[in-house]
Amino acid sequence: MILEMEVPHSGQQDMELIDILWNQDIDLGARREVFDYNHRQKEHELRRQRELEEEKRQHLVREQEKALLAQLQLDEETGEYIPCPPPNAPLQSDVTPLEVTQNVSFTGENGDAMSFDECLQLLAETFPVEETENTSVCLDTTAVSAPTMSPEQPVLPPVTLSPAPPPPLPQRISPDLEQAWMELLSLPELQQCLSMQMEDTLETTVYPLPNSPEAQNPNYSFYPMTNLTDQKTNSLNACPAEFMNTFDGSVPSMAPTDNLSQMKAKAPQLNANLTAESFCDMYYPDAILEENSGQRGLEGNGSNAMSDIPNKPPFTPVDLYSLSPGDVFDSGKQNLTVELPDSDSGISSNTSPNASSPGKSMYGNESFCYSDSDIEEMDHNPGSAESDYSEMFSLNFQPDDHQMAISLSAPIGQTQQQEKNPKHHKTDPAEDNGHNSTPFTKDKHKKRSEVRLSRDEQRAKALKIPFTVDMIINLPVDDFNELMSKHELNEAQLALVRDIRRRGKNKVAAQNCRKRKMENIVGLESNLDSLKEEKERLLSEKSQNITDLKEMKQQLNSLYLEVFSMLRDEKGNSYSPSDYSLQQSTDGSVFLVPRIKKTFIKSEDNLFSPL
DNA sequence: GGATGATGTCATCAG
DNA sequence: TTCTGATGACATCAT
Repeated sequence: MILEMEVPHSGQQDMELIDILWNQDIDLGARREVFDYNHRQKEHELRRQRELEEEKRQHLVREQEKALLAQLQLDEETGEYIPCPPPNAPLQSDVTPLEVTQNVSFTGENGDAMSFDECLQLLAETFPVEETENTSVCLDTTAVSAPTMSPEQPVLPPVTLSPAPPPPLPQRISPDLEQAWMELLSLPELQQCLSMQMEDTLETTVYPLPNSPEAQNPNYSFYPMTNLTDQKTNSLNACPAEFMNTFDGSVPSMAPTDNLSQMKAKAPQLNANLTAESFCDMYYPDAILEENSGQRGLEGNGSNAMSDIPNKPPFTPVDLYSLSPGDVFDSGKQNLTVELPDSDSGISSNTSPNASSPGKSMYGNESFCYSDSDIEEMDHNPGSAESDYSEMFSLNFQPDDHQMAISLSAPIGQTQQQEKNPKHHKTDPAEDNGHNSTPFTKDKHKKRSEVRLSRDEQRAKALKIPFTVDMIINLPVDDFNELMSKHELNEAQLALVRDIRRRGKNKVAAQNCRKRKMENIVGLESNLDSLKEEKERLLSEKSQNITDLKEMKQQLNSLYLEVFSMLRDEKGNSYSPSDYSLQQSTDGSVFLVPRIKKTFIKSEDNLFSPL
C-alpha cells in the first residue's frame, strides 16, 4: 500500500486521516522509507542496474554454455557428460571413457582428456574480460543485495573463475545450462569438490557467524564466508590442500549430508547455489594461486587469476597409477618426498593429503617415516586419522581399484560424521560415503581378505613401491634382500615393504598355525575316538574274562567235590569235606589234609584253597 | 543385538 | 644379535 504523500489540502482533519493511514501501513509492515520518494527513486535505479547486470550475465551464461557443451560429450549409455579429449592431445592408451568420468584426476600435469577444470579453463580463456568484470559486479552486488535473495530465485551458474562470491542477485538460468550443470554436478570429481569445499569450510571454521542459520545451511559453505584476510590465512594452510585434493580427485562424500543420496536430493539446491565464483573459489582462488605459484605453476596475478591459466598445460584426466615396477618407481621415486611436503603447507602431490587438518602434517615428508602399521592404526582411528590415511591414499588408483579407493578414501565428511558417531567408525567407507548408491555398492561385500590385500596393495601403490605385494611377501629372503638392494627405496618405502612382508608372512604363519591347530584338534579327536573304542574293547574283554573266570571256578569246584567224594579211608568211609581238604603239592602229588592245618597249609601253599 | 566363526594383526617367545 | 616361524591374544567383520 502506497500512501500518497503530496496532500494538496492539508487540513487538520486530512492530516489526522493521513496519520491514521500511515500508522496502518506501518502496522502492515511498510517502513517509513516506503514513503520516501528519494528512497524509492534510488531503489528504482538499483533495480534497473540489477536488470542490466542480469542481462549481461545471461549473455555470458549463453556464451559459456556453448563453450562448455562444446567441450563435453554426452555419454549415451550413462547419460553423463564426458570431457572430450582435445584433438591435439590423444588420450592415454589405457584410459577408457569410464575411467575418464570416474577417475579424473585434477593433477593437471599430463592432461589429456577434458576435465571439469579444463572446461573452466576454457571458459576462462574464452571470457577473460567478462570474468573480471563480473567479478567486480559480484562483489558489488553481494554487498548491496545479499539480503534480498530469496530461495526461489535461481542463481546464476558458474560464469567466472574468480574467487568472488556468488551473486545472490535474482538470476535466470537457462534450462539447458542448468541441465549441463546438473550433469557436471553428477561427476564424482565435482561432488568431491563440493564436499571438499564444504569440509574445508567446516574444518577451518571461518564462518563469520558460526551459529547463524546461514552457517548451518549446507549451501552456505558455497558462499565465500571469509574475508580476504581469512581466506589468505586459510589458503596458507587449508586451501592448497583443498586445491590439491580437488585436483587429486579423491572421491569423498558430502560432508554435511553424509551420502550421495542426500546430496542428490539436494542437488537442485547445490546446483542453484553452485556458482562459478564458488568453483573458482575452490579451484583458483587468488590466495591459492599466489601461495602455490611456485609449486603448481598456477600463477595468479591477483586481479585476474585466470589470465595465466590458459598457459597452464591441460589437466591430466587421471594420474593413473601403473603398477609396472620400473615405471612407477621411476616416476614416483623422485617426487615422492619432493612433491609431498608437509601438508601444513597444503601442498602435496597425488597422494592428496588434506591440509585442512593439522594432523595431515604427519603425512608430509615426515609422514612417510610412518610405518604402515601406523597408517593402519590411523586407519582404525575414526577421527582424523582415518581421513588422513584415506586422504593420503585417496586416489591415484586404477579403475579397478576405484572401489577400494573409495573405501580407502574415507572422506572428510565421513570423518566428521564419524566424529559424531564414533561407534560407526569401522563401517565400510563405501557405505558411508556418498557413493553407496552407486554401482560400486555391488562390491560392498568383498571378502575381507581381498580387502586386506587390496589395502596393502593400495599402500604400495600410494608409496609407489616398485614391487608387487606378492613379490614382497613370497620372495625368499635372499631374493628379497637382493631386490631391495637393487632399488633405492626411501625410508618410508622400506618401512612399508617391511611391514607388508611382515604382515604377509605373519598372515601366512597365522594361517598355518590355525591350520595346524585345527589339524591337531582333528588328530586329538581321532585319537579320542580310537581310545574310546579301545576302552570299549578292553571293557568288553574284561567282562568276558570275568565270565570265563567264574565258569572255570565253577568247573573247578565241581571237580573238587567229585574227587573228594571218591576218597575213602581204611574202613571204606568217605571223608567229610568239613574236616579234610585236598591239597596239591608242587610236584603234582595230591594230599588229603585235615582242616586243622588249613591255615598253615594255606599260608604255605595256596594251591588248595577251600571252596 | 548378542553369539560365533573367520581372519588379520601384534606381541612375544623359541630356535 | 638378528631373523623367522609359532602362537596366544585381541580386534574386526560377516553370518
